[in-house]
Amino acid sequence: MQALYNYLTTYVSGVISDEDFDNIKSHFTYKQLRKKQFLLEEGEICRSFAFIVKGAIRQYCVDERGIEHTINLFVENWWAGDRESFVTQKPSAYYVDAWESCEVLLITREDTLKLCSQCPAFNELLLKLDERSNIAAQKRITSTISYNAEMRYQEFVENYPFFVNRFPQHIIASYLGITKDTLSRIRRKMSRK
Amino acid sequence: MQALYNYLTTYVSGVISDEDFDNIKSHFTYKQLRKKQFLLEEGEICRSFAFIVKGAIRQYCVDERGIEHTINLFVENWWAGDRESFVTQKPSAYYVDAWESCEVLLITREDTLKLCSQCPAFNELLLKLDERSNIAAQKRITSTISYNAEMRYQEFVENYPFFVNRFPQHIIASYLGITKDTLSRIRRKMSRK
DNA sequence: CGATTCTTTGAAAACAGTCAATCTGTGTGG
DNA sequence: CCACACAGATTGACTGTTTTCAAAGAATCG
Repeated sequence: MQALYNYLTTYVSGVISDEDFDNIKSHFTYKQLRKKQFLLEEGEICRSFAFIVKGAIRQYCVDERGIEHTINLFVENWWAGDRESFVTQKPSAYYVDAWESCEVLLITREDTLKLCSQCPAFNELLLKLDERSNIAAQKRITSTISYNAEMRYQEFVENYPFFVNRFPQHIIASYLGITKDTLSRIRRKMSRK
Repeated sequence: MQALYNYLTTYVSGVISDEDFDNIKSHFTYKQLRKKQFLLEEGEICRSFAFIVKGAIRQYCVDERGIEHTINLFVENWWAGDRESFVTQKPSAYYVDAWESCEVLLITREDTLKLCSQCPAFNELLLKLDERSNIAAQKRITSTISYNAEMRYQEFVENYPFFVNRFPQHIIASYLGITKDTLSRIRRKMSRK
């Protein structure tokens, strides 16, 4: 829970009282995930969101041809889950699983809303989180519709260097919307320069 | 302001008192935009977000070759602006302009935060807005990285039929990350079926 | 060491972009 | 009312990029 406390203090403007943190704390449950274990499978409802204390998590969907498309990558101090299903409480179109073995803190949708109304600090956290998530999504959309594969990969390496050695190339390729073969060729081309 | 009131009541769970709405109202300023008029230009800080009472607005960036890439399209009862610059109050990388002549209600970042802490209903609105925006962005990312141009266009027509006759094809093409020529060929191919 | 997963590579095919020309519809000013 | 400009849409020929598929080569792990 120390990780959550540290996280909160860096993202919330005011001080967080002991009572507040005790309250927040009480709504989270600790869970360990083995490598490849699912946090969420397609068709399930995303009951809980996961704050990642340790590990790496991937969100992806599978198309009609069986090809996986990586929607999001998450590491320590990020939140993993399917926002859409979490908010609507309807079946998800995505899988979320542990790429590395993980330690996470889970909170349900209900408890999120409860905490939001009880605790201004938590409310502030959620607002900031959503804002940051929106900004990141907008940047990714801009990159995806504006640039070719090579430029997108370059930008990815600059913005998310910590992902590059943590996920294999075929996953990064699917995050960028290209095939592993194309990414391999792009890397060869770039290394020749 | 009636449009704003109607909008609030559909997105907020509780009733909105007259005092609350008077307070909210007082932080918005009415503005008319001529067709092609800029709400925001690249390099400027997005001081205000715009609630659209009437009209259609486009957010786009321009790459080093001078090509425009449409990031977002907005119509009545949506919010227009550059979220990133609005939140960070740093210079924007985007243009936001009126595609049709518009009537909008503007609110500054400062007033947004003020209202948020003063008025739970407004706070709830912002949270829901950010949630919805995140969901829409996630869907768009999924579509862009998973499907080819034809499928993306089909999905676009299904999800946003009201955009199809309101923006010209070359703008819809740039929203989808393809050229107007390709979109024209896709449409011909689809109409033959 | 064997199994598994990840990466690289080549050749052909599919897909999308480029550029220039033409066509269409709309509206404006003379 | 016509002529014209203007913005948008279409098309063809060509180029460039990315995918596909299959095979082989590396790296990792129990």
